[in-house]
Amino acid sequence: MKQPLLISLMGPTASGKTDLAIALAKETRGEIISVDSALVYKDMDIGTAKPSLEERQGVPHWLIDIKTPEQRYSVAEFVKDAIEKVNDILMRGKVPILAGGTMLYFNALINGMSDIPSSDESVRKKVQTLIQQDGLEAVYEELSVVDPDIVKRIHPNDAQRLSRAYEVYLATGKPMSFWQAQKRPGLSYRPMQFCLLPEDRKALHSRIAMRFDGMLRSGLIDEVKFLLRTYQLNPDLPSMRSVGYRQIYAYLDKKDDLETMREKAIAATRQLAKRQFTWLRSWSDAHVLKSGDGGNLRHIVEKIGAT
RNA sequence: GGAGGGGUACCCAAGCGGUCAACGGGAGCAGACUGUAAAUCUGCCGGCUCAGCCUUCGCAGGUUCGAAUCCUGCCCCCUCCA
Repeated sequence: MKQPLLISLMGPTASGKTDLAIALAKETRGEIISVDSALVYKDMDIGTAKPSLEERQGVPHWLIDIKTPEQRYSVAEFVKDAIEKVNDILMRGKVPILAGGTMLYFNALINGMSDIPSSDESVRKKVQTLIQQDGLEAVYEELSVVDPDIVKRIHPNDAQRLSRAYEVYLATGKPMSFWQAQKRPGLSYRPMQFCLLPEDRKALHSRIAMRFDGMLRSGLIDEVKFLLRTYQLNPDLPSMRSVGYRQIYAYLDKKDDLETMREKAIAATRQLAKRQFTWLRSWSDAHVLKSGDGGNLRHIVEKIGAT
């Protein structure tokens, strides 16, 4: 079977992925599949730097606005949705362009992941209660007995991973390490991969700050107020934990003043970008593009033309 | 002009004669990462020819075996009185 053209474009936040992806889609009659854990939320537009309807004009975008901020989304759901979308686009003779910055999603989609039962609200609650009553150490102890292998790979302070591992055990009766041992493949075709890497960290940082100030001017605070009165939200929801929203939530909750909120939000964005860099640096099979380079579109087109 | 309070590493901030290159937090840097991932967690974080050495706690002197910590003078900052 011939390997169909499939492109992926990854990069840290504020690197210019969105624009490049759209330009590329226009060039190749492509359709964009968003690989972004925050763009999935409806009504979260300004803070996620979601491309506007005008920008998306003429270029189909997928996996955007598919959840309400009250809902949760997961890597596994993403993988399933994305594969479906890729096949659908290919079937129609178009070029799927996977674009975004959620590296875990890319990783699971391209390299596959284990078929682990999904998390269950009631079990999670049970574990949370245990942690509150007996402390995280209790979970750690329990896990050391039932799943010594996973404990070796999770730091005792990592509440999130510890509780997930324990949840899986409680829900299935089998240890997390058992499930992780079997891996299920992801996408059946390898995409041609590109990664936008800003070389100048300082410049990226100032771009991040300017972008956030722009978001504030565009009414980000009002957007959050709207979300709060429209949905049943709390700070622990994934949507409200995302960069910018979390800080504004605290600000509206009178936990921080305006300037503190601004600084925290910008810092959180820088830190997000840093974590994305860490993924990207160890990502061996992508063509690296310098962000801010006007010739990127041409580079990509040449590269894909060559195959 | 008078009375208090304060100046500590990039920022905030503890220390108040030795155990202090200096608690803690933030920022920054590096890393991890399998259904929360824009999340969660870890390490480093004055300099160096790095198990040792050098330069730091507003500035300049002094006391002391020894000071960020005590004394003197000076310079800034804040509050109150005038």
